[in-house]
Amino acid sequence: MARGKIQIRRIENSTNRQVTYSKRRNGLFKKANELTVLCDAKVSIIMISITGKLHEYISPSTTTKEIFDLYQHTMGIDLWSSHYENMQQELNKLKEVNRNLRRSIRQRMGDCLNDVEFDDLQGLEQEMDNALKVIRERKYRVLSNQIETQKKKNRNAEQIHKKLLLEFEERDDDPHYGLVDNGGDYHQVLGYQNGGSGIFALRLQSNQPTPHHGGPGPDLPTYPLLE
Amino acid sequence: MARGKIQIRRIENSTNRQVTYSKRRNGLFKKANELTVLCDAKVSIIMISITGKLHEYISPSTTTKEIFDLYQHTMGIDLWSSHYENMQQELNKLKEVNRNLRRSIRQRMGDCLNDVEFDDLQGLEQEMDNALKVIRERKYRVLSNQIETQKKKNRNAEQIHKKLLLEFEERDDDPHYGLVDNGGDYHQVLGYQNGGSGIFALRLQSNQPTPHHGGPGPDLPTYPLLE
DNA sequence: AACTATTTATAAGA
DNA sequence: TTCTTATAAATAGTT
Repeated sequence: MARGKIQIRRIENSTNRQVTYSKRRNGLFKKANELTVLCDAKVSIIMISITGKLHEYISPSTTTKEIFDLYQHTMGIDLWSSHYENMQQELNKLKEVNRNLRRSIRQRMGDCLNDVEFDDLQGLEQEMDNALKVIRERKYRVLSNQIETQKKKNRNAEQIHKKLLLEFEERDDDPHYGLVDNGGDYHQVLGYQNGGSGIFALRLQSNQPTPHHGGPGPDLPTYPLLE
Repeated sequence: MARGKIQIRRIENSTNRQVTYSKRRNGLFKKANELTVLCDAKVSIIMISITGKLHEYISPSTTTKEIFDLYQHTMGIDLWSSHYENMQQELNKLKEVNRNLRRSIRQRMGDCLNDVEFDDLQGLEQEMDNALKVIRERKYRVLSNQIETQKKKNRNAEQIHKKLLLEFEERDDDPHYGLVDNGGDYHQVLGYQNGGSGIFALRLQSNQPTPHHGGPGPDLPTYPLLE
C-alpha cells in the first residue's frame, strides 16, 4: 500500500512474509485498540503465524475468558460440548444404572414392591430363596471353620498348659525356682476379633429401608446414594 | 484520519460512535483478512459493541474452536479445567457408588460371599429372610387380588350366560328367531395377560450372576453395568 | 529499525 | 445505511 500496490495473495518470500506479518499485526492491534477506546467496545484478537507463534490483543476492559464465554453464550452453542458430551453421557448413563441398581436392592429388601407383577414377584422370591440357601451354607461353613480353628487353638493351648504344668512340677523339685504361675494368661491368645468388615451391602441395610441419609457416619464408609 | 484528525478517546455522540464502530469494524476485518492471505496466518477477532452486539472474524483456514483450543494450549492454562474436574469427580463418585451397589446385589444373589465375615453373613441372612417374608406376603396378596378379580369375572360371565340362556329359551318359543348360539364365545372375555413387566431387578437376575454383557438385548431395557 | 512514496482507511458531510 | 472525498494513517519497498 505504499511504494507500489500489492496483490492480496500469499507472500512467497519467507522473510518478506515474516516482516509483513509483524508490521500488519502491529497495525491490526493498533486499530483494535483505537476501536476499543473510540467506541467503548471489547475486542479480542488471537493470531497464529505460519510459524505457530501466537499473538493476542485483548481490550483492557475485559478478559479473553469473558470474551470466550460471551461468544459461546451469544452463539447459543457450547464449543466444548464435544469435550464434555461424552462425559455427560457417561454420567447420565451411570446415574440411570445407579437408579436401577438401587431399585433392585430395595426390592430385594422387601421395599418398593407395589409395581411388581406376580410373575416377577415369583421370580424374585425364588431367586432370593436360592441366594438365602447359599448364604446359609456359606455362613455354616464360616462358622464351622471358626469352630475348627477354635478347637485347634484350644488343643494347642491345652498342650502348652500341660507342658507348663509338667515343667512347673519339675521345677517344684528344684529349689532354684520360685513359684511363678503364668498359666492363666494364655486365654488372651484365644480371643479373636469380629468387628466391622466394611461390606457395603450391610451398611446399606441395617434399619433404613431407603438409605437416603446425606452425610457419612463418623467412620463408616457410607456412600451417598445420588439423585 | 480524514477530513480532520481525531483524538483517540471515547466518542461521546452515540450515533457517531455507532457509525465509527461499524466503519472501523469493517476496516479491521478487512485488514485481518489481508493478513490471513498475505502471511498465511490464522486470525480470530471477536468484538462486542457497547450495545452488546457481537461480531466475529475468523480466518477461512481455521475455526474459532481451534483458535480457542490453541490459545489455551499455548497459554498453558485450561480455562475450563475447573468445570472438567468437577465432572470427573462426580463421575468417579458415581462409579464408586455403582461398584458398591453392584457388589451388594451380587451378595444378595448369593455371589461374592467369600470375603464376608460371619456377623455380616448373619445380618445378610436375617435381612433377606425378612425381605423374603415381605415378598411372599406381597405375592400372596397379588395372587389373592387376581383370584378375586377372576372370581368376579366368572360370576359376571355366569350371569351373562344365564341371561343368554334365558333369552334363548324365550326366543325358542318365538318362531321369529332362528337358532343362533353365541354363548360359547364369552370365554375370550375372561382371558388376561400377564406378560413381562420390565422390572429392572428381574432383568438383572435371571441366569447371569455377574451381568457384564455389553449390548442390550433386542427389546429388553437392560443397562450395561459399567467399569 | 527507519524512511517515504504511495496506497488505504476513514471522518465528516451529504 | 451508503456514497463521497479530503485528509490522516498504514505500509511496501528501500535503505
